[in-house]
Amino acid sequence: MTAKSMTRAAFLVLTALADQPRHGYGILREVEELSDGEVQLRVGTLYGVLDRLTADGLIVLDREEVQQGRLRRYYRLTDEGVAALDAEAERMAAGAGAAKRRIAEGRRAGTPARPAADGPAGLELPTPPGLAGGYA
Amino acid sequence: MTAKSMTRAAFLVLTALADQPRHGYGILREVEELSDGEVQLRVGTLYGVLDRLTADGLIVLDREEVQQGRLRRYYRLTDEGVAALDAEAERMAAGAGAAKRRIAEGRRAGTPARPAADGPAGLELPTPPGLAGGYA
DNA sequence: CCATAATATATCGGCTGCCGATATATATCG
DNA sequence: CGATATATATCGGCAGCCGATATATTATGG
Repeated sequence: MTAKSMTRAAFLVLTALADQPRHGYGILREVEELSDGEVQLRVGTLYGVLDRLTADGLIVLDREEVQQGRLRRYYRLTDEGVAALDAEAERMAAGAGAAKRRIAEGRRAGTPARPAADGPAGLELPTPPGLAGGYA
Repeated sequence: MTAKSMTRAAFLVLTALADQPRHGYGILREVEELSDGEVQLRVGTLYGVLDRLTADGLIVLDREEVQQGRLRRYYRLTDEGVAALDAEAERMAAGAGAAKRRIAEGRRAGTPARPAADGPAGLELPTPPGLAGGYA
């Protein structure tokens, strides 16, 4: 049941839609604003993602409006979409935490990134079983 | 300056190497163990990633050993690799946090995810059936 | 008044990157 | 003796991201 991880672009779109329905161009702006300009979703990426997410039932077309002569096509998350986004966020947080923990472990065991060229080069003892760090 | 986000596979490899040098097959096992079997890095993915990370200077060949007739090629993170992993972990945590926050926001503003239709602002075309929901 | 930018949609070709399949070799276990 | 685990590596197919491009309307600035 553990759905496989979604793409980054899909994650960004779902995040942008998490608080309220938005139209394509609005999603683009929202993603950029949300990350303070650091992350940006490209126009060429957007529509393919929108189609895939719709096909997967994670988003649906909410409504269409004509604002000042321009068509706006609003999408919103389905319950499944919310669940998928939530699960992905969980996975990402777990992954980020695991990475941070292990970086700290590595620092403890030889700061200069050099595992201390001690013993005679050649055959080394098998690595001791590390204490589980756990992703989750 | 803001290095662009790395791929998921690259992130997994760097994480596996964060605490100590490991060889290819060991990375594979470590990734799986680390995520409790949920995430797994495929063999066909590994070597390409290893090459790319080496080319990018994020990892280096640490040493080679022959254990029981089998070659083991150990890789380790460079300082740059540690920094890149750390930055990526930060980005992921931020993204995960943003998603979580927004999901909560969406819940606050009308659980059924159905925004109310307004009158004057725009000409609406289709409005798919759904449960009525209060949203301003 | 016209050029440019912003808003808003969408498509397409190229390139990158992930994965399944496959190949090779040794050691161990039943 | 065959299956499994360890350990390396390559290749072709396919999915997905991105730059470029197209189209149309409105707002802004020179």
